[in-house]
Amino acid sequence: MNEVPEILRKHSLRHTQSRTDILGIFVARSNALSEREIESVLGDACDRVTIYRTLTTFLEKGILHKVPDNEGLMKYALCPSDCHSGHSHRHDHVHFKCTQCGLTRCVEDVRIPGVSLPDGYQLQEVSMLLQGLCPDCQ
Amino acid sequence: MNEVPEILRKHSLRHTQSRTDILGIFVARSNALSEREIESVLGDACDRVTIYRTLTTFLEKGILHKVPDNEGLMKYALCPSDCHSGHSHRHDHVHFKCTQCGLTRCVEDVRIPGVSLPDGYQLQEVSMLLQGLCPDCQ
DNA sequence: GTTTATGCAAATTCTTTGCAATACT
DNA sequence: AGTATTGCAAAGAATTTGCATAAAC
Repeated sequence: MNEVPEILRKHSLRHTQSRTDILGIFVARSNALSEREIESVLGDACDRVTIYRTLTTFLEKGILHKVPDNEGLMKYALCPSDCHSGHSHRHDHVHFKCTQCGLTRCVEDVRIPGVSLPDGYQLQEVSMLLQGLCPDCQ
Repeated sequence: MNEVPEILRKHSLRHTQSRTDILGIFVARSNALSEREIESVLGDACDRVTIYRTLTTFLEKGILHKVPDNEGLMKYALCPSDCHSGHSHRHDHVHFKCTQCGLTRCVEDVRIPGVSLPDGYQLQEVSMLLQGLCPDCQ
């Protein structure tokens, strides 16, 4: 059961080699990835520019979402709810970055708790990055 | 009551022009800043490289802390608790980025709520970025 | 007078853009 | 065939490093 072609079809995206490869990486692994990490997996199979453009396309289609990072790097991860169903985005899960192995993963079981802001603030989006040791590195 | 010299002295840092200027900006404003924003304030008064090195120094000394940003940019903000007292860091306040004016500010009144992670995770650090409209842009 | 910080040049890394060639439907 | 995607080259940001000069203590 390979979900990759299905995801591409659902979003009316042409089924190209690069998209298949890149999306395949995200499906296979369950953690957030930077362009650089994708590049190091694909090697010469795909140009760096294509990776950037593909990431942007997937972001626009709602296949991926941005994941905050405490370094200057931009990371991306699959939108779990969106990939399994068609309805609107929910990115209200926390992200955990392991300080040992460096991997950032979506912890989908843990919802971001609500916060109440002072008067005058109008909230649109929330993201939460936790850091520490992951189960594999303990 | 200018706190800048006092902060520098407390951290055994030489009292140079660049450090005074840069720290002055952070004290004057209460929002998070990127190197670029500091550069645009200081103009030619200070070299770009010096700004980067100064930011790094302030980070190491605990005068500044990193603020997550949903763009690829790295931002920095004063550590409020640390600057007013000597004890250990507490960055458990949320950061709010206005999608209109682009400013990121520390909302010190709002503490990051606790989260309970699944077994196997060991938490070391937490950060939370909220986005929406700030009081000034409503 | 030592030690530390700065400025300049230059190198690295990250990301985007233009355009011709190629692959998809 | 017609349109969207890719690759290459090149440009543009962001950030770091080396080394001689200058400033701080």
